[in-house]
Amino acid sequence: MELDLPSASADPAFRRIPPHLLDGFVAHDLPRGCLFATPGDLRNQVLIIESGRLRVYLAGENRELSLSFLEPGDIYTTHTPTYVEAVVTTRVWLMETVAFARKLASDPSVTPVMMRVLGRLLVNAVNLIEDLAFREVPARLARFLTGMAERRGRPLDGGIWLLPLDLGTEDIASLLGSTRQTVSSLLNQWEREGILQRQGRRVFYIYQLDTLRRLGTPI
Amino acid sequence: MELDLPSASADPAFRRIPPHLLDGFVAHDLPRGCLFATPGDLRNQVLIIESGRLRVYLAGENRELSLSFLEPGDIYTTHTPTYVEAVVTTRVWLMETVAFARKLASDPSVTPVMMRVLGRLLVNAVNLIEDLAFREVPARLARFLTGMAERRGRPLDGGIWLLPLDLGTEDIASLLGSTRQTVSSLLNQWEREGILQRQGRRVFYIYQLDTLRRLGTPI
DNA sequence: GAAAAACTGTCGGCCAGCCGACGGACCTCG
DNA sequence: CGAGGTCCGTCGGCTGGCCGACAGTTTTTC
Repeated sequence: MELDLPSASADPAFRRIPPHLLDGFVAHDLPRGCLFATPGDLRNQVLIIESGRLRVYLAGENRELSLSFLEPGDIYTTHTPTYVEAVVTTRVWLMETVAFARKLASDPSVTPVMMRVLGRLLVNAVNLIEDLAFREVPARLARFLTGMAERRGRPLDGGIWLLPLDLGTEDIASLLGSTRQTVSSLLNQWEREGILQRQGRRVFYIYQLDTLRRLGTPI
Repeated sequence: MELDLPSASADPAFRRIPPHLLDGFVAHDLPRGCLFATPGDLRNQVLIIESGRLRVYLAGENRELSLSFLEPGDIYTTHTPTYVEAVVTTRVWLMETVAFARKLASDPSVTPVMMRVLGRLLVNAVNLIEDLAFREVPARLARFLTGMAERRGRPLDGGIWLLPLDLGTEDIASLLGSTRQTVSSLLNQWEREGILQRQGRRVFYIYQLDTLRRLGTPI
């Protein structure tokens, strides 16, 4: 087995991974559309994304629910009953969980990293449960947009936020547990109301972040 | 600080906890109804239940969603945004997560235990997400009952299953993300149809486990 | 043992939003 | 640059189930 090395031009988020953490991992290139994991898989693996994007999702009969999009620097473990698909060509570093358990035993510095990874996955899962159980789709969408604005957005003059978001309407609907018709309808209504504006599929301008916050927090 | 010891008559599931795992934990007795944790809590703790029962739940405006009922032997960590309430008088063993992190660093044998705990919580959370997103209440209830029958039930003669279940209708509804009216209506319909029978609030007799399995798996 | 509290069963109005369908717009590929 | 593929916008029928209300039953407390 040939041991690959991270390329020097790797994504900064991936380069922040402590080098010793990658010891024992093996690089794999996944073509776009590749279904990397399914719920019935018996092999559990730990994976770290170097480049590209993976979508983790659950499948219903007529639609899918995306739990997350994994990006460079993200760590994930596939023991949950989910599908994992490469949205674009993606390079990941993999280790079977059995081998990873040995790594944990021999290198205690890895433990806090993994506890944080699992903890974050758990918090995200609980937040999604809360959304699905208690919030209607408009509130979910508003919360999603305000959360992304706070994480990825850039404030411009006059209280306007620029939000680069490489997600289509169907992607957003999938993350919220809704349908593209419902999300499309809401986005267009909010555009007509002057709350936001869509520019192509990659950029939102948010004119009324406060209004979105209010929409995300029903009284 | 007085160090308590587990009583000799403790629940077998609790007594299966490795003794060294309890090192550093402190016993607390929580009265019935005690709200032990809320989403805003800044203190994150690891807890192990010796006796009693805790309910972990999310709160909406008009109802609650119970994520789980914790019982003797269960380990939980409160860093997710949930409420934790003592359903009956409950004795738990507690440690702050900061101290627990030091324990993990100094005693690597604890790591696999905690990885399994977090992993199980994650799998349960993902299963609930799948239910909420894709399954209607009858399917959720059927899956709940068949799952509990397989875990806690006892087969009797003639294909009948005895399922001791110390949960009221409202408890079951809360676990499924539904309302007591909906669950009550379904249980009574299934009783009229001869699929099951409720005996008091603590015991189900399941006459048609196959039918329940089918109801839990929509085509 | 009675009163109070808690839980359950039932009913029906109401509505959020899913989903199939269709046409248009945009993007990709050859 | 055109064809094909993919995505988006809109529409409206339909339905699952929430929830307020009320009465009855069971359990708990004193």
